[in-house]
Amino acid sequence: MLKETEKLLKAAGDRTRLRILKMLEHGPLCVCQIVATLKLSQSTVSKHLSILCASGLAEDESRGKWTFYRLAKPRAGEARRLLSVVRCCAGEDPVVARDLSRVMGEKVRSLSRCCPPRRGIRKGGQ
Amino acid sequence: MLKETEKLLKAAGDRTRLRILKMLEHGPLCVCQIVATLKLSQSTVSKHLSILCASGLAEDESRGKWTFYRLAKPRAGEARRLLSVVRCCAGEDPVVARDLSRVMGEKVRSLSRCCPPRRGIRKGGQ
DNA sequence: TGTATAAATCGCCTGATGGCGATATGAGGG
DNA sequence: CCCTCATATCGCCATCAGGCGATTTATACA
Repeated sequence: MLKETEKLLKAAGDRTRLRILKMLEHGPLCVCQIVATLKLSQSTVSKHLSILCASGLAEDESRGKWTFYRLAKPRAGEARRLLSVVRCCAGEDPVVARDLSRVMGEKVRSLSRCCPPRRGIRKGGQ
Repeated sequence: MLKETEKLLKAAGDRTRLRILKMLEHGPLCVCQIVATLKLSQSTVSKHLSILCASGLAEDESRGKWTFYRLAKPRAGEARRLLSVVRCCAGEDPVVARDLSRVMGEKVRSLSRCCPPRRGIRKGGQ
C-alpha cells in the first residue's frame, strides 16, 4: 500500500533517524548509548526510536530496566530494500563516522551499566 | 553524504510524489497530464516535480511549450536502489491504480495538445 | 508585436514534525 | 514498600512542508 511505503520512507528520511540506523548497523544498542552518542534529549531519542519501530525498520527488546534496539530483519522486500539503501549510504559522512567512534566508546564505558542483549541475536556489522 | 540521502528519502517519502513516481514508471509525462491525473493545482504539482528533480529521482525535458518529466536513470546506486523500492511498492494500491487508468485516458485525450517527447528516450515500463 | 497557453515562482495559510523539559511508568534493589 | 534509575509519554513551541490562488516567465503562433 502507498501509505505503508510513505510511512517507511518518512521514517528513514530524517537526519537523526538515519544516524540511528547507521549506528544500529553495527549491532544492537541500548537507548542510553544512543542518547549519549547523539547528544540529544532522551525524550527526543525515544520518540525517534518508536517511529523506527512503528515503520518496521527497527525492533526493540526489553532486558531488565534497559531496552535495546536493533535493525529489523524485515520479511517485506520493501523494508529490506530500504535498509540496503541506508546501508550503502553515507559511509564517508563525518557525522556518521563521529557517531560510530562515540558509540564504540559508549559501549566500553557502559559495559558495567547496561547488560548486553541476549546473545545470539546479532553480534556485529550487518 | 548523510544530507544527500536524507534529501532523497524525503523526496520519495511523500504521498503525492510517490503517486507521481508510480505514474512515471510507465513512461514520461507532460506536466499537464500529471496535473489532470492528480487533480491538484498546477502550482502544487510543479513544486513536487521540482523536488523530484532536485533529488535526482526524476528528470525534465522541455519540448516547445511543454515540459515532460521522466524517471531519472541514476548513476548513484543510492537513487537507483530507492527507485527499485518504489517500483516494487504499492502495486495493488487503489489510488495508484486509479491514477494509472486516468493517465492512460489523459495520454489519449492530450495527443493533439502536448507533443510526445523526443522518441528514443524511454518508451514504457521500467 | 500582441495574444494565448504551459509551467515556474511567490506569498499566504494550516497542519505535521522535531526539539525540549516535565511527568508518568515500570523494573530492580534496598 | 519505597527509592532509584531507564525509558516512554505529554504538553509546549518553533520550524518545515504541502496545499492554494495570483503572478511571472517563456514559448508558439497569428
